[in-house]
Amino acid sequence: MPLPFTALADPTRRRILDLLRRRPRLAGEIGEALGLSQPGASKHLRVLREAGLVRVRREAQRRWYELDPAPLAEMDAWLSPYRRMWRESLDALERHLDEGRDDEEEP
Amino acid sequence: MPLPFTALADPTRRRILDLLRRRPRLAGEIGEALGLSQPGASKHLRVLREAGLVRVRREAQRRWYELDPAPLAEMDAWLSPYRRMWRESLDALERHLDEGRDDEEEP
DNA sequence: TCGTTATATAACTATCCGGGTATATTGGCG
DNA sequence: CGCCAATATACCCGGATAGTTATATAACGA
Repeated sequence: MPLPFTALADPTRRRILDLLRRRPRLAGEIGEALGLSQPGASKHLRVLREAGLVRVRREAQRRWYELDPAPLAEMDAWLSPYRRMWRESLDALERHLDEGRDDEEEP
Repeated sequence: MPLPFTALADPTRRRILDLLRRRPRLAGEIGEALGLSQPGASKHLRVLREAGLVRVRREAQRRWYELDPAPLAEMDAWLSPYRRMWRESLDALERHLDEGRDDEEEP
């Protein structure tokens, strides 16, 4: 039962989650979107499943994979004490650049 | 040049960062605190260094390691679109629990 | 200079991991 | 029942990786 940190160490699995963020998808659809072999996709999905990051819904032979973001809260909790720190650095940098700009986020 | 995700996949390296969050530490001090062999600690510190997560300050034979939280912002940025999602789930759960506790009007 | 301290690197090993091919499983359809 | 579609699993391989022991580097102190 790997923790989210280890499951998300692989960039392909992060891309899978990014795909599922929009809507549930079929296993084959995911593999195709990322240019994976069929067993390759299946194995990555298994890791995400065992990490609790995705749920599966069966429909005949098909498998609908959908995101479960709950385990990401663990990463976020680990990260939270640091967040204050880099914000401080960034604020200092911004002050130093004496140029007021708003940051960009949320694609 | 491993990204923070891969550097932090290892729990020992997360513990190292947690140690450095309080204050800079000597390499030997870190290894001792975590029960690592001396080369073991040194190699983990190298990975964190190459990921940009720690900086080193030389003082004679000693090496003071200090945290640089900047690369964690990358993880945080990846995480941010998901944060909204699990918050929604938790909020929904809370609402459900509140309704169940207070009165019974909506199943 | 010599020895000691603190840390890094080298070399070796066992293990894990991601990717690929081949095969098994399951369900729908004729 | 036989065939196809969708997915999972088994097995193999090459490369990364964590851990250990041995050695190198660098700086201090006597």
